[in-house]
Amino acid sequence: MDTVKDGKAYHHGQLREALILAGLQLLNEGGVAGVDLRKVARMAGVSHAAPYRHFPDKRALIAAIAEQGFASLTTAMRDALASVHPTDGRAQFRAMGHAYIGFALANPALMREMFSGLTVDRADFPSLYTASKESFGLLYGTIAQTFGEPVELRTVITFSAIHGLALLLLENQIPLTADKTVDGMVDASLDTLIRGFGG
Amino acid sequence: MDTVKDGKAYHHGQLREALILAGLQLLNEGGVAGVDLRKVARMAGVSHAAPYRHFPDKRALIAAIAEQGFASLTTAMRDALASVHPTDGRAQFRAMGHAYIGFALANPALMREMFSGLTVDRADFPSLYTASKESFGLLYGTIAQTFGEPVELRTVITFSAIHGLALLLLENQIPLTADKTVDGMVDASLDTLIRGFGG
DNA sequence: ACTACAATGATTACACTGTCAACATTCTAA
DNA sequence: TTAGAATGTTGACAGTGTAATCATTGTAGT
Repeated sequence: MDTVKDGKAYHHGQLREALILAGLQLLNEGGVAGVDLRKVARMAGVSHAAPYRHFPDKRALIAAIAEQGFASLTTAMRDALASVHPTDGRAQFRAMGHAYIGFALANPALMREMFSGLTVDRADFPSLYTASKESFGLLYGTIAQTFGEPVELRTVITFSAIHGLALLLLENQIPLTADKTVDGMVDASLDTLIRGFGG
Repeated sequence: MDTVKDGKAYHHGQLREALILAGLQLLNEGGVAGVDLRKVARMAGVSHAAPYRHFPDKRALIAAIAEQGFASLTTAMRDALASVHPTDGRAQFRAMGHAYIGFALANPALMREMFSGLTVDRADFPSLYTASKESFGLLYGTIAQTFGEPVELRTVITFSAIHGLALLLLENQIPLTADKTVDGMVDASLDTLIRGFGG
């Protein structure tokens, strides 16, 4: 069950990171319900109250995990961008959509937490909101270069379409068949938007 | 704090409905975290173990509340449909989108629970999945009549776009300004889809 | 109308979890 | 070198979900 720190120094050294990692593992295994502060502490090799030196409460730990998730999502989208020709705007547009969906399907529980209301009051976790905006910025750049104004609006529309598809897939609300695959629906959705943007 | 049953008959009569109602109230007030089984029981004027005669566990009560939510959502969309001219397909299309977003903004916590993973294993709550499909069916009908094939795919695309916009709005992830209103974005999104569908 | 049984509700109890207060240890800056 | 800040531990408490057992009421079949 341990995750980090098998030595027994009184001070852990990087307990905060270890807690986030352990929490992420529990999240992946059993969803939010599986994230148990005391278990997280145990996995990090530390007493059950130690986490309170790094997070004011459980929600703050979840927020830190979610922030990590947004960073991973941004990385995934950046990698996708880098894998297509830098002047092919439509290819970049598609690559980001697929990367977003791919991330969601690969990290369902994490994805849920990232959009579980933690950013509603932005002052609660300022860095979380900042992290969440980075992936938005990536898409914004591609749309600006490929489709033009109104960039902001088109970015919101695209983000919504992909995000909604991702979440409905996570809900198992979209029946998949041989001719209705995830990739097919992503392509169809993005193509509809491209056409709708007049592109 | 009471919600129902001030008389003190041993048998409540419609405890199940009372519990759902009380749970919904707590959900609206304090989100999922505010839904406390014992408090729900107290609100219904019943002992803290009585709910277990109607729901195997807390999750099942939440599912029942969510099911009620899907019914309300369907009603809202049906009402919206009835409020526009029955032969104006695009108007129906728009009306349903606005109704969906309106419902989400009016019932944020409920909306979250409706899409909190309860339908992932459909066998867990069969009637919940059924209820969730009704609103989908409404949109399907409108799209079939207005835009034609591929109907199923276009319904998924539209549903995703609207659902994603709704959830991102609930997350406070979409900054609103004087010229970027909710209704404006809904219209822009739907117009993009209409154009993308070749309509 | 009577009676067994099903349905529903109450009491009691338990384990788990988040959180706080008080105390211990270690690190660091003056 | 040492005082105070950081960090970690121990112990305790209240709240919550849930199971076991018992109590009451409704109802179907005679």
